[in-house]
Amino acid sequence: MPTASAGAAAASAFAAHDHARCAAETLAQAEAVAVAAGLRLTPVRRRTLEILLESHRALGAYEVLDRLAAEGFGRQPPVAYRALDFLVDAGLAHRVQRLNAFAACMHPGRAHQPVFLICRSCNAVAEVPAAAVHAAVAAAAPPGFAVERVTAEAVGLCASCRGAAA
Amino acid sequence: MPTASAGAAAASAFAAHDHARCAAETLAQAEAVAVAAGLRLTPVRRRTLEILLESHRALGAYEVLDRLAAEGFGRQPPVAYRALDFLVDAGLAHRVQRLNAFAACMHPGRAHQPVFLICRSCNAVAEVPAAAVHAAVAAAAPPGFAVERVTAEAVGLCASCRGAAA
DNA sequence: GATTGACCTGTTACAGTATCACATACCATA
DNA sequence: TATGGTATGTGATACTGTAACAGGTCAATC
Ligand SMILES: [Zn+2]
Ligand SMILES: [Zn+2]
Ligand SMILES: [Zn+2]
Ligand SMILES: [Zn+2]
Repeated sequence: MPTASAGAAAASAFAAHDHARCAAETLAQAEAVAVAAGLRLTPVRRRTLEILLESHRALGAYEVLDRLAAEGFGRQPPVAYRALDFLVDAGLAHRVQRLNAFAACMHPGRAHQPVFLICRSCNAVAEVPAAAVHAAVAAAAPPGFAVERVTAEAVGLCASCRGAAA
Repeated sequence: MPTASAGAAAASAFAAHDHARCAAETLAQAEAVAVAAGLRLTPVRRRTLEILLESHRALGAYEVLDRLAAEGFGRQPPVAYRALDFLVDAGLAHRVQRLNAFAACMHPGRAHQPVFLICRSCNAVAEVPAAAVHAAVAAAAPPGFAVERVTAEAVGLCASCRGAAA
C-alpha cells in the first residue's frame, strides 16, 4: 500500500473518515520520524502523542496531564509540559496559540508550515499546509525585518457545524 | 494637513520616528472612533490605551495593571482585563496571542486585518495590514470551512536588531 | 564490575494569566 | 426621586506555565 493512504487519512480532519486508522498511521509515521532523528519516544511521550491523536481536537496541558496521571504517570504539571514540549520540538505536535492547547501533527516528518483551522462550534482543529500564507506574511513585512517563524490560525465554522446551525 | 501624516507616523514601528506625535495622533484617532461608535472612553480605559501607546511593545495584563494601580485605579486583575477587553472589542487594541499580551491598534477605525511582526530581540511589535494573508488562509481552507477570524503573527528580527547582532 | 555522564522521570513550590461572583458607584432618564 | 443600565472595585479562585532539585535508567568508558 503506497503512502498515499496515510496522506489521504491525515487530510480529512473535517471530513468523516476511519479515524482509528488515521491515528494509527500517523502514530506509525511519528515513530519512524523519531527513530530517524535519533529521538527517544519513551512511554510518557508516546502515550501523550496517542492521547493527542485520539481526536482532532487541541488538548490543554492539564487535560493531557489528567489522562497521564490516571494511567499511572506523574501528576505534576512538568510531566505533561515536558512531554508536550518534546513532541513540539520534534515536530510531532503543534501548539495552538489561540487555545493554549496542543494538537498532534498530522504530517510528521515532512517540512510543513501549518495553518490551523479551528471550528468554534465542535472545537475540531485541522492542520492544512499553507506555504502561500507564509509567503504572504514575509511579503507584508518591511524590508529590514527578517521573518523567522509564522503562526497562522483561523477560527470559523466547519462544514458539518454550519449545516447543523442551518 | 491631510491624514497622510497620521498614516506615516503609525506605519513606522520599526523605524525611527517622532513617537510622541505618533502616540498622540493615534490616541486622537482612537477618541474619534470611540465617539463615532457611541462608546465611552472612560478614565481607566483611556489611561490603559495611553499606557499601551507609550511604546511599540505588547504589554501583559499585569504589567498594565501595575501601572493602573500605581496611578490610583483598582489593583485587581479584572480592572485591567475589563479595560483591555473593551479596547480590543472596540478595535482600539489587539491581543498578541504569541505573547499573551496587548498592543494598541495603530490604525484604529479603519477596517484592517492586521498581521503582527514581533522582534524577538527588542520585543517591538509592528502591525502591518495584510489582506493578502487572510485571503491566502481562506484559500487554504477546505471548501466547507467558513473562515471568520484569522490571527497571523510572525517572530523575527527587526532591521536595527539585525544590525546590532552583526 | 565500577564510574561516569547524559538523559529521563518525578516531586515541590511558585510565577504568570484569566475569570467568577458580588458589592458599589455612576449616570441617564422617566 | 425612583429605576435600570453601565462601569468600577474587591476578593477569591481557576487556569496555564516554570524553576529547581532528587532519584533512576542506561550506555560508554575506565
Ligand atoms: Zn482522523
Ligand atoms: Zn465544527
Ligand atoms: Zn510610534
Ligand atoms: Zn528589534
